[in-house]
Amino acid sequence: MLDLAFIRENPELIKEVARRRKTAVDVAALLALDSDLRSVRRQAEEQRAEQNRLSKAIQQAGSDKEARDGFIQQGRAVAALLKELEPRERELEARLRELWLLVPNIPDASVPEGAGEDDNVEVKRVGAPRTFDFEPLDHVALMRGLDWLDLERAAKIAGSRSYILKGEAVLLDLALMQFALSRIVRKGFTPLLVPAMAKEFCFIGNSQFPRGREQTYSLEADDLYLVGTAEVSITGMHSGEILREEDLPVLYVGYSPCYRREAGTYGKDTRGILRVHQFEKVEQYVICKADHEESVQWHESLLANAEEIVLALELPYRVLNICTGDLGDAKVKGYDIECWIPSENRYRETHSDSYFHDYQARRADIRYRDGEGTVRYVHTLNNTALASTRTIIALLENHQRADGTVAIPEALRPFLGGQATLGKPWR
RNA sequence: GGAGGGAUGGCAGAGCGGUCGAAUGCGGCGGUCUUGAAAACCGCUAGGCGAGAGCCUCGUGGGUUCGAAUCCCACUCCCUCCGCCA
Repeated sequence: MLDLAFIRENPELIKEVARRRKTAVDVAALLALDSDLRSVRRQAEEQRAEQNRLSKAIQQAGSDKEARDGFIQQGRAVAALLKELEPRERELEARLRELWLLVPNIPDASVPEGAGEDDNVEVKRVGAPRTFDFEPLDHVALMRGLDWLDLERAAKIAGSRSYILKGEAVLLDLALMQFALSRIVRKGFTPLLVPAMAKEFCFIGNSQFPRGREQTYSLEADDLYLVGTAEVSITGMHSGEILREEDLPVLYVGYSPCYRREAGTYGKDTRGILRVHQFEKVEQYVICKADHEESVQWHESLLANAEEIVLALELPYRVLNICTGDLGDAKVKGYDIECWIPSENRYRETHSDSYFHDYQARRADIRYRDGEGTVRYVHTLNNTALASTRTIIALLENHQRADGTVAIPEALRPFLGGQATLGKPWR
């Protein structure tokens, strides 16, 4: 969230930003609540001050019963007033917070203007899509031929957008996780295996809630939700803490299963495992000082880390600078990496690299004490290192051979017992 | 699932109706002494709102009371024991 004082002083800027980001927020109502709250709070504070004065007077009255009883009578009156003011104060606070959580972050000047995903700007394109001297298959046909995928029985178990990986596909999946994890760990990131279930505050802190609530699975009996990314759990980790400046930056690489309801995507990407309810992901996460330049540097280096992974997997890709209309509310700026998917003859998103300045830190209350002893909100960033299903699609489709087997890029082989090929010829 | 115990500042830990935003120790910062360092000694050291006076915060939310860290209720989390279990 943004600093309330900043919103108060820049209401027109907030409205403008909301418009550019195609997001609805009632700034006027928010400011009205803010002013009501301040007024009620002032009244309540006056009464509390009076209550404190009377409380001291009662003590000092000692055995002077008459004076004492007089103060107690006054105290009762003050308490009655507060009994009216305080619930109003709490209610206004809650309503204000509700609107406040909907105020989006301010995009960086380098974020392109645009209405939606078609306006994202391609920053670079790396590697040429392969030309096949045979008829390439899509990942579903390929995996079926190899007996690596069972969508029908998965649907029987868990409904649509489920899948069963089978045989060497499972080994490939796990190898990819290990591969990504080990490469990021090598860069000094601390690996984490975090809970895939988290409490509500983690989702609010991360900005998944309140918008996007319907994209999250909830476990109502236990007041928990399934995370759509390890990012949610990692944001929760340091919530409410004041970190030491010398411990920054904190570099994490988290591994977790990811759960997504994909509500409202009926009919979209229905074939295969591109858009599924569950996958695994290795996620990069950075907590750094409240410094724009440093955030930008980390944003670029998280992108570079992800690119190295994609390059090592020998996948053609491009990088997009996400436009205002397509950028998540919490982000200052975001890059997506899209890998080439031969069967679709286009690039599809596999990575998402974001920085937030202190937007998440304010929501999750993550701070640090700087050199002067001042307590500040940290900056947070994250980027995918590798997401299982989409990377499997890209890998299989791009590296398939005419006989239906798949060539394994050299960098991945150590994680597959040195094998250069996966699958038995079947075409 | 059953039975107990607990949650206080960066950490440890006292306080159990008013003089408590809170003893003490450790840690941190500054100083004295010293060629320098250590030791010793002295001082400072929670966060938030507010221009300020002031207000709020002792796990969270309610309640009792003129007044709650302290009493009552609910919830969350942690620990110990029993049961179950990968």
